[in-house]
Amino acid sequence: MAFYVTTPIYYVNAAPHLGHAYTTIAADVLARHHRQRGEEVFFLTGTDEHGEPVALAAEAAGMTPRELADQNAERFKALAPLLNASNDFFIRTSDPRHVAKVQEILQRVKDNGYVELGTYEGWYCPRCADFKSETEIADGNRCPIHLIELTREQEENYFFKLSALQERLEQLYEQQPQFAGPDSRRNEALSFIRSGLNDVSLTRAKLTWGVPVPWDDGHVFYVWFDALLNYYTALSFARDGEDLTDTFWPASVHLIAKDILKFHCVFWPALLIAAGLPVPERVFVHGYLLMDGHKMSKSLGNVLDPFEIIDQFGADALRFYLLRDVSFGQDGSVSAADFESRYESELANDYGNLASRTIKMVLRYRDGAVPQVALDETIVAEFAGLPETVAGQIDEIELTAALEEIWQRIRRLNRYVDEQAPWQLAKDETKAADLDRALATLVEGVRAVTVLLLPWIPERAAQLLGTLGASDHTYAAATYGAALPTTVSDLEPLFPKPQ
RNA sequence: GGCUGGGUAGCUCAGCUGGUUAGAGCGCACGACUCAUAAUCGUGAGGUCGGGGGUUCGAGUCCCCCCCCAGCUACCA
Repeated sequence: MAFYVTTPIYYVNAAPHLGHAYTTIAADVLARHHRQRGEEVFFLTGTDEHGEPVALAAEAAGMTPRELADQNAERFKALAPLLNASNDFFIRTSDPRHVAKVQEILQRVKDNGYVELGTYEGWYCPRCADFKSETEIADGNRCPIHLIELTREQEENYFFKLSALQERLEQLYEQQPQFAGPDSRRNEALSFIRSGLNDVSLTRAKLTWGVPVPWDDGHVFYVWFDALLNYYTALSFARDGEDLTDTFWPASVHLIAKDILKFHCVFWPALLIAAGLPVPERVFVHGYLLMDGHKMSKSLGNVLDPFEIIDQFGADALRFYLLRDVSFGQDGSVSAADFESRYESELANDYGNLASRTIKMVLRYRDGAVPQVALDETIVAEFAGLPETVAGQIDEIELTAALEEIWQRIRRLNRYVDEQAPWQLAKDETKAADLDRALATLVEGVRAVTVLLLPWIPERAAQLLGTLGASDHTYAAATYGAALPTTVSDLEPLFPKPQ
């Protein structure tokens, strides 16, 4: 089994922020989980470097586009290890190998008859430096933003015949219902398709910072087409001397945020169909992280700084919080106060403290030797099927639901401690067997749950498993009762509280 | 305007194809315990499930109308 997951490639014109971190973390959870299952995984992220905004920003900064791209790409490249993201490659669209592959594929799109020279004519707002569609023009033929009168402008460029693919796209959505998710996003994309597709510009004539059009050296490709193709081109050169395309294409999941839905759910499959290539299995659209119900913005000063959190609490805490607090796929609010509350009550109190109390009891009552006895049937029953349930949820990209499923067992184990009251059993020699069973049941519970948590909190989970001498991190080991540890060693608080 | 979602306890949200007294976490109040990162566990208060009609033996869950919020309505990436 091969599993190929991608993040969008991030546009180098901006600095990395929480939104980038969010998508990368989610993709990493998927990648790590599928590796646990023993699948062959490829996880791709990278940077999108062409296009007018970069060219303009470079000019303003007195540098070449390439210099600017080189400089900013480094900042995104540095983000992944900081988040503990296990990406297998980092693609840059300015890579000559990407450029060559893009030219090859788009040439094929043209050879297949999906490109034609045309004139784009439309109402143009000089202030926006952009054409306006008929539907967004304000009364009096004015720009809806600047309220100035629009002028009629023309530009010659090559068009991608998207309109010719409308039927094929509708078929795709019908035959492959999972193609776009969640359902609300699927509906959105499908209704867009059904409302009628127009041809779109494939090239730009005035710009030079882009992939040159092989059949006309006066044009470069419109940056979106060059960017989308990264998912495909990367496979051909990510590993030296090897072409991974046959192994990993089509991609299993493209993770994106909702602002780029149209490109990924409509243009992208259309382009692949036009090129005669298989379309991805799935595009999953996640929501926005909001602060106080508003989109985060620097000017409002309501930014949750991922770097600050990692610095203070570690990457695991950030990873956990973002996927725990906001139902993955929906918009949701985040805040520093929420973060601290989740960190303390769930990571420190529920989970970290469960590990502490369990280990300390084994040390205190059994000198660190885990009794090798039968596990409590009640807990066995309540853990039955858990790995399968979690895997099923992850297959549906329900990352928050999966985490909740696991967390219910963590709460259950804390309840079990109180039910059994091992400190009472320890006072009575005749209850030794009961104490043995309770301790073994708890240690195994902590272990099993921690194996499941590895994708979310890879660092601390691995640390805890080390303390339990549990070296098997595969998904088979997530089954309760699969590998009762024999000894435990002392553990510093996994998630220490601040101050 | 059209389309797609959403409006459920103080807060954040679960509630699949309609079915017993509407759930969870957090917060709050009270209590229990002491193994543990003063952590944990129990009990309780708190909701006319946006509003109004309708279908049904029965609706948060289906239909109609209305109100409010968000996103999309194409070439900014």
